Amino acid sequence: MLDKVYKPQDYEDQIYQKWQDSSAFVPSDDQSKGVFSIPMPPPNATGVLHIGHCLMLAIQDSLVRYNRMQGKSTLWIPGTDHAGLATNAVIEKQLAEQGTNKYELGREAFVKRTKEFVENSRGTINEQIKLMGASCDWSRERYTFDPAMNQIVSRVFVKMYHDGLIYRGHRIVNWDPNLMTNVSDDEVEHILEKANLYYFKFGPFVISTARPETKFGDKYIVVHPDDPRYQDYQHRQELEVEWIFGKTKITVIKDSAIDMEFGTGAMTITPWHDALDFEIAVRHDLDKEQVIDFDGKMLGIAGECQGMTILEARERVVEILDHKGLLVKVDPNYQHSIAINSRNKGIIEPQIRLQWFVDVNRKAIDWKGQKQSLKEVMQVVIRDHSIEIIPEYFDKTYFAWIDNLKDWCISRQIWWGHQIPVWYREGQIYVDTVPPKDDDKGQWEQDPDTLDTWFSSGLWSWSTLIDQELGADSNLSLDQLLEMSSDYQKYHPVSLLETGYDIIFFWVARMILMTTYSTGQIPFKKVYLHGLVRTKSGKKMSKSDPSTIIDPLEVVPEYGADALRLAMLVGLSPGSDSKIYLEKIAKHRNFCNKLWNVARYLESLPADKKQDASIRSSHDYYIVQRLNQLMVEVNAGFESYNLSVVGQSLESFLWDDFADWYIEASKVEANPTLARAILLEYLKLLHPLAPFITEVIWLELGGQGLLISANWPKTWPSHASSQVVDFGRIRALVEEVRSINAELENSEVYIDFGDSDLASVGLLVRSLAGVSDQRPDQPVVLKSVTSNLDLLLGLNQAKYLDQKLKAKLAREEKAKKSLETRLENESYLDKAPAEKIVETKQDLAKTKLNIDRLTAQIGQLAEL
RNA sequence: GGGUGAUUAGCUCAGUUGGCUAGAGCAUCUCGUUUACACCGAGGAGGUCAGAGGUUCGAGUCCUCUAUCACCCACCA
Repeated sequence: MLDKVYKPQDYEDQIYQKWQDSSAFVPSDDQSKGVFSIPMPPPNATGVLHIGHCLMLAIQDSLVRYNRMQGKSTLWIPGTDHAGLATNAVIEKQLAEQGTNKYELGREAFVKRTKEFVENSRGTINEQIKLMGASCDWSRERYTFDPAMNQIVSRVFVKMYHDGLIYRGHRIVNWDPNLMTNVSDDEVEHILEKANLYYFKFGPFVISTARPETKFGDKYIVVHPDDPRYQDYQHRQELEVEWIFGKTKITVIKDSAIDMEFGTGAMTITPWHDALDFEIAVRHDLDKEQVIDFDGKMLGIAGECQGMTILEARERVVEILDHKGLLVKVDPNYQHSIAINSRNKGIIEPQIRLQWFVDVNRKAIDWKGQKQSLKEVMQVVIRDHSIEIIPEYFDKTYFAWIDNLKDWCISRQIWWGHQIPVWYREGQIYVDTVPPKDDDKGQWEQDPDTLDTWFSSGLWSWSTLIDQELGADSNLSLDQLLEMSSDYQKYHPVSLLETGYDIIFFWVARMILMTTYSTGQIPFKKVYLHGLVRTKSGKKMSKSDPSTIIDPLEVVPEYGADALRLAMLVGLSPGSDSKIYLEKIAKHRNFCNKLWNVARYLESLPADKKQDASIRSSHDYYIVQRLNQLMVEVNAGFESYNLSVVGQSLESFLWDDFADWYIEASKVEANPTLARAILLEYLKLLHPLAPFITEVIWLELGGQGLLISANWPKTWPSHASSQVVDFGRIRALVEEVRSINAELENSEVYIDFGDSDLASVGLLVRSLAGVSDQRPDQPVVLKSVTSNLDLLLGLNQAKYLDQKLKAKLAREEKAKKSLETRLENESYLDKAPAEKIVETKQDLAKTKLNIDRLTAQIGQLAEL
């Protein structure tokens, strides 16, 4: 016997265990009904479950369960990411707290320590993923730092290198002096800040800058070639000017990258520390000098400022120049965008460094018989709909990003990651998945840099499908690996990638890039993008404001994973942000409890003597029809990835149709066998969204096997019978009478069925409507608006109405007028489809009938 | 500076290919605890669908512009 209130924490763990024990998460070998495969976006190995994960898990698990119940061979691979930058930062912070640093520790010890740290906390997130009910195949769990993954990453690097797609060069990069590494353009955020804009005299010019501290080595003045103010100066003309440390020889450079409108239209450049300056310097083959060291301190070029921080040096330079009378003015209200590392919010200091890059423009990929660049392949697979993005409007964002895409800097100066498989010896370079064999004397030195996390993540759709033992074998080529891995053969390209729109560039685009290149296949057929989860007021949940955070680890035990899942899914639309808050979760918890009690009630019913699930009554027929309709809606919702519609339809069926009407009607005329059968069928439909409670009830009511492995239901045969009264009529009459009763004090409407066919369901109507079976002595007679029969009220209750009926009448009159206008319109009769016109006429007739009855009612009452 | 999305009841949202007399839940108001459920049931009130034009027999839905909000992208010193 079930408890009165559903207590999720009593069931969820054991249900999850049952699923796992039954191997339900492992894909079936039978592929006759198709294949569905999806990789889980790997959370950080050291992470903790947050609400964003829950959204992702709710969506993916629902789709996975739906497809599995369809009979498809369904594979959902879980995994975790080594999260290079993030983990690296955690360990460095730990070291700092212990008064040491990674250099003292040494690379080997640092990596070992990090590995141990990750091992210790890796299990946590997996256990938390299980709390949400994720039905992923744990036997295939992957980690981006598995030995096989390491080998695969190296293989791809080597292949790209030999295809000329990876090169090494001095470029200006986004250097983070705090983490002592560079980061990619996509990892940089720009924030607006108010800063001083200084104007300095520079010989005959006036320059403006927000960064005086970079100006020590300035020896070029750049103006626009068309600028009339500077037409007297020639390109490459040399001058001598007074500057920070005395007389300096400078060269005039004319370049059209200069904005004549800005400031004085003249600027000095610092190619080592600014991307635009770097470009100009490259164009004109100018000298580039480093001013700021990689740790953010000033270098020797800064003279007396050497060793100062940027801010100290800035102040000092302004002082010096002011003292010399070269400071013209200061604009304190300058809006200036500064670059910060999106991960740790540290300020980015552009630097020139020797780095590894992926060339996105070199036509080196064979794609459908043509030599294409990575950029072109990335475009073509979306344009020819090989890959479909949901929602579609993200196509535009994607294309815009590719149009502006520059070579991808893939080397990082952190130690926790996939080390670049390149070795150097006396000017020689060796690129392979394994170290050089002739390194007996240890002369070869491996490149110290590691790869951008997204380089390995970009392989995720297929690297997860590679046989782990084969993958770790460095003797096999990439092609052999793919051929010999049966999961890859069966499940790639994966059916779907489900992830957040915030990583469309980082991950989705990089996966397309890396996978098309390395396998010759698209990585996935569809991409479903979800949005951010926000607070009720629409703000981002932030760690700095804990009150705004919904913590799944607190919510799940109290409200249940199902309630949280439903709350996340209902109201969700692809590509849009969604809001989550406790009231919403509680609403769906209430729904779960409703379902629970429906089940409890059906369980308590005495067994049906007839023991068959045949359709007998009006409500039987009605509920079967509604169930069939529900199946159509649910299927359509799943197929169009509209899980919100699925959830809404399912909840309203159970609450409105099944509980409020069908079960209430069954209290008059029961059909327990049918009721149970309907509920079992319903549980299947709801299972993908709310797996736990449906499984619990399924087992309690004696469903066959485990619900997770049940077959998806098909519509029932339901023959319309002329014998039964249409339940819609019953419902309308009941609602009318209830409404009258509610309006009157102590009202008890008596229904005179006369010779109406509704007499056959009189008991049902009276019971549902809660009316009297006592005919009043001196009744006031009201014609029912919804049926052709009399409603009798006691005389003392006849003060009823009139407002009520008159309001109703007004509404009907309005409708009548609108319908009539439409039918009088010749253009309408001319152009509207015939069935629409018939419909309008029927509506008008019905409206007129209602008006007649209402008028009669009002008349009858007026007489009293 | 360029781009994308949003704007429907106090709140959160539905509203398919134009057919609407615009729906649901929460909150609110009235009534109700006879053994599935108060995490409940019944009934009611609440909206000129952001604004202005246009297309159409007909616009919440399609088009144009405007306003507000959100987000993304960009090398203005």
